Amino acid sequence: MKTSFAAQSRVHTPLGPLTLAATQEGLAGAWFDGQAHHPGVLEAPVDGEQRWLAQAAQELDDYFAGRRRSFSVPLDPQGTAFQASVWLALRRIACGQLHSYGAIAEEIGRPAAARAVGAAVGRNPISVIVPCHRVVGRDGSLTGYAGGLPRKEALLKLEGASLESVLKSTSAT
Amino acid sequence: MKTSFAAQSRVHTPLGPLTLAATQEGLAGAWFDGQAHHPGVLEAPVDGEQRWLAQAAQELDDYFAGRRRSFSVPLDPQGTAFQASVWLALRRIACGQLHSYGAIAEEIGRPAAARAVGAAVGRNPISVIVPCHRVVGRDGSLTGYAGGLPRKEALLKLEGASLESVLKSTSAT
DNA sequence: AGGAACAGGTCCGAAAACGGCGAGCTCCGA
DNA sequence: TCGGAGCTCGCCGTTTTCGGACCTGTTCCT
Repeated sequence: MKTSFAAQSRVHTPLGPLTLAATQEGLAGAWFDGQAHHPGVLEAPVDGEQRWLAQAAQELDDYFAGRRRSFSVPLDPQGTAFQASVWLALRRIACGQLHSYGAIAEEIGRPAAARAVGAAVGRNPISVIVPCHRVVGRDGSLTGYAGGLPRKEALLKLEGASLESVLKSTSAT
Repeated sequence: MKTSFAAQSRVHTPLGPLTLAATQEGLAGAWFDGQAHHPGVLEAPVDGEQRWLAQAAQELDDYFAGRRRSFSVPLDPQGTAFQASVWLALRRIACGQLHSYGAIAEEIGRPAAARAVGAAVGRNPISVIVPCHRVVGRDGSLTGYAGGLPRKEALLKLEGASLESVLKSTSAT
């Protein structure tokens, strides 16, 4: 079952172009070209003026320019109840912070579902804005990223999270 | 109840000899030797000069030589109302085209009777001329042919339908 | 008369495969 | 003896695959 969107647009970032999609309710998708789980060609009309698309484009611009560290555009990602709870947890991770998959699992009340969390994180439809890049393995390894590990690393570096905190949390245990 | 014919004859094709049978009204049968549902030995007198038999022989000759892509000899197949509607639907499939059993079922207004259509197609008494070989499974599989699958494949190849359109429909999904 | 067998196709539920994990273990080299 | 790099195995939601059940007209076999 394919969900349909109200509008779509394209924005350009230092990490490559993004395809944005929105419903009437809010931003619903942001995908890098050729990333994993890319929805493919969208039916929705191209309209960069659409309310949420315009706002998202602006905020992304500010984010990559270092003028913004959190997003306020309304989001409306499409997914199962479990995925929704995971994506919601992702949004609570502050810029520059890192969480592990297991930690997310605990937060949503499914302590043993770390692996399922990994799957859900991988399906995050709104790259960058829903910060799935801030989730790493408990031992600090980057493990994976739908847009490619180089982008994940670049995003974390941009946010100043750096691998230091990773090393910290690892050695701190 | 065996229907009796006015005349019968034999013709030779690249796919083997055919037994033809005709009533006063038109061509009534065309069977490959040993095919499924073959009527067996016919009582009708052998008469290759009979009007419809002669025309059919000529048209078959042209067809296998690549000079003809549709038949105009009058037909008079013997069967039930349901079978008649199926065979009529078959005649509407253009040379080189492929339909599925389910599609035929919808065309004759019995969407759920795909399987019954299969049975009726299998009983088609006029091979080649009533193009039962142009019907395949929805997934593109050849499924069956009273004259043997090799003949079905050969006929489709001759018509240029080729398995391309089949592969298309399969991979397109 | 009654029932099984067909040149198919759709639907639904069960079962298995598949991951952006993580804990526990072995094994090997300082 | 300690630390760390690998390996194995259990965890869990989602996706894919697979196997029946049902539908339908006709013929053939009891």
